[in-house]
Amino acid sequence: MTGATVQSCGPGSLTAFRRRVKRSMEAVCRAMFREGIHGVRVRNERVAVPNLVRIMEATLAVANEKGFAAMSLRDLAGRTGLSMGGLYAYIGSKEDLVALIQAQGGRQTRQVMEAELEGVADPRERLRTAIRTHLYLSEVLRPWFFFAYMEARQLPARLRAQAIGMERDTEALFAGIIADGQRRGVFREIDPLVAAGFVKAVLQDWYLKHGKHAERGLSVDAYAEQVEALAMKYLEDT
Amino acid sequence: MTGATVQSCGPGSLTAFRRRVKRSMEAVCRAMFREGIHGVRVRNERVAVPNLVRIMEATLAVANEKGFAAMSLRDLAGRTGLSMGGLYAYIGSKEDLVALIQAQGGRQTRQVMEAELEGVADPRERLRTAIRTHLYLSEVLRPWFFFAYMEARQLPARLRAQAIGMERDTEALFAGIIADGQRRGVFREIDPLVAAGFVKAVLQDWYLKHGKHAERGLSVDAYAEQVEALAMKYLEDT
DNA sequence: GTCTATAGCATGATAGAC
DNA sequence: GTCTATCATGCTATAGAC
Repeated sequence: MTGATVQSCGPGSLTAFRRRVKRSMEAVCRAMFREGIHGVRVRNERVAVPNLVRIMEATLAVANEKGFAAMSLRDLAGRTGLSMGGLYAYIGSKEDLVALIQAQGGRQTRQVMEAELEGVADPRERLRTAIRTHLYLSEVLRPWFFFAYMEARQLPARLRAQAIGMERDTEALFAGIIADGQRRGVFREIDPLVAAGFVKAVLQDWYLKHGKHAERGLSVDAYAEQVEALAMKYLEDT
Repeated sequence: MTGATVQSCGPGSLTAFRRRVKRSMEAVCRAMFREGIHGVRVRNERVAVPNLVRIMEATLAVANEKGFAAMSLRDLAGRTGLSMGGLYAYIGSKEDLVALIQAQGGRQTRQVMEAELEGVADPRERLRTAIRTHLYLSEVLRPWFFFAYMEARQLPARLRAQAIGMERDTEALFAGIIADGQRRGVFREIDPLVAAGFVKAVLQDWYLKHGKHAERGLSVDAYAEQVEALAMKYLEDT
């Protein structure tokens, strides 16, 4: 939080945003590898990190299409160019894969949301920034968001709880912005949690029903504007 | 469409609604059995229909919890009190189960929505009725709605297309109501499909995130009121 | 109409060569 | 660090007794 930083509002253009996110992805993967909490047995970082990235990307791709339970590790090995044995040098079990992926996306999401919101004080602007950033994030990391949403219920208790926690945090972020706006007399008095739930539901629709929106030729930016309009109409005191 | 019928607006109380739906469920199952399109090999209707209902309910219960792909037919046989062999007298394959369930819920949903909307002409009232009826339906048939949403992507092409078609029909229903309201000058001029998509997203949140709403002690009726308020705020010309 | 028993296969995971 | 070969298990589906 450097008070001197000049902050422009909102995440800027999607392409610039995408570049930033992609760069931060590798950094997060490298950090996770170095922490060693995920028990990767390959020691050489120059070999391990790119392979980890490919394994995670392939997992997301296959799981998005046919579901994580229906994805076989042979499938996965084939897609990554590894053999079954090779694959098992990176994970201890199929379940480990989920933990790895969940941690990676969770970290990145939190980092990006915090970074983009930092220094934005006005409630209306803050809400708009949160909406747009979340939409951009879920556009760039769509496979991850889709995975986190769709597979959560089938996970072992610990990981499911973690997934639910991340969702609740996002909802709490929006509820906080709304409550703050109410205190300042900018938004009308309605239950902030219900309002945040509505916002989150339409945000999730963007990545859960990607096919539909693509078919209709709706861009993220166009959708973002519509969601912002909805939120303002609903929240503003008229 | 009997013009003489006296129509009260909205689906009435949830408990009465629940009774009506449960009664119509057996009727739909019996009809499907008699049509014989699903290849059930048991001929005695008094035996077959109750068993079919139990098989479908058990499938929905297990699939909601751990996912359809992870549900084994041994699981299912155990829950229904049938053996593996007995189960296979009712279905030809695991996939058949999905077709059966999808058809049953789809028919019932269509029937109920049409029945409740019949005779309601005012766009505002029509929208409110559609919202409330859909929420009531997804509350009473929650396992089916959850299943239809969550398992769609993993299904074989034909069934997936059918699931997507049903979703699109629901969205088109709402879009039609909204467009009608616009023609009559009741609603403001925005893309009816986008607006319908928003409404559908918050309606789906009710059954997709049931745990969250239950935790907060939010009732269907309370949620319905909030959604109606959101829709009106967003659509009304002010 | 329902059961038990089993065929046939794909899966997650590991051992050991290189 | 990665591969091939293999194990044990659990699955869908069917055959045939009752």
